[in-house]
Amino acid sequence: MAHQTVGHVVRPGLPDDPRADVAAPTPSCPVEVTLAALRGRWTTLVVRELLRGERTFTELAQALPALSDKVLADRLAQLARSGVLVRDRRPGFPPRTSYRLTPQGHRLGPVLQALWDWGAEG
Amino acid sequence: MAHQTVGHVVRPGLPDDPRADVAAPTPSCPVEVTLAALRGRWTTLVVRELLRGERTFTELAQALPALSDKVLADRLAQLARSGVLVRDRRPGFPPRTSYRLTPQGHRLGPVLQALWDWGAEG
DNA sequence: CAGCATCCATTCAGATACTG
DNA sequence: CAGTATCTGAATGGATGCTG
Repeated sequence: MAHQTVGHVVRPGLPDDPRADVAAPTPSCPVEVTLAALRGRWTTLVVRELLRGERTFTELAQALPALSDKVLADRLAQLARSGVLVRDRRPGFPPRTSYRLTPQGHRLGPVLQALWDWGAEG
Repeated sequence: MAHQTVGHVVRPGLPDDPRADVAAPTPSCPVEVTLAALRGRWTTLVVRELLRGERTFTELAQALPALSDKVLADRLAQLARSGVLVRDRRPGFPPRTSYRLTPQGHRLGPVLQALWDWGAEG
């Protein structure tokens, strides 16, 4: 009977954290934080490209030819806001902006792997 | 130099599978499969409730009071289609339907844990 | 009890055109 | 090159009312 916090019922497979009990999809829930970072079409594919290394806007557009400029810009801004990647604007002309994952962004690797594993087996 | 398949470049953190190279968000990508199963507001919270055990429609509605009947029914249908849970309609009156996770549904535990972990640390 | 049908507001993706 | 602005259509979420 050790390992069981007094006054708690067992919650199989879930962290012993008050945020595991939220009754609504609040932004403070860690699961929501991650899903918000990955939300939207194309997002995981952009992250996948950057897991392979630094990329410019054009390189990302070439790797994902069916992705429009607008949505790519949207996704990059979203991922930057989430702390997943950083912009690196190079001065001069023509302008070059490259994108690379932050340490936090690299830690999405295991998350994508978990998503992959479930979908690959089922 | 062992461990490296001939003719492949290294893809850090990504499976050595052709589906890891898709150029668009196709339904055949395992990551998309999982994200499709978890898509939509409230979905992960419904799964969380069922990770704790079998629940009826009403019990789920009580655990998530801000979730409308329509969306709850939508989510349950979506999760059933994805093979995450099974409906158990009890005959007689009043009707009772309970929901429980399939083995596959239980395997979402580690996926939610990975999402949690990233969002909790960052 | 466990839902489905209908309607409405909001969000989202994509297309097109334009710019520092 | 690397975006922004604007518009349109599709998908989504939520409210309300009805039914086997």
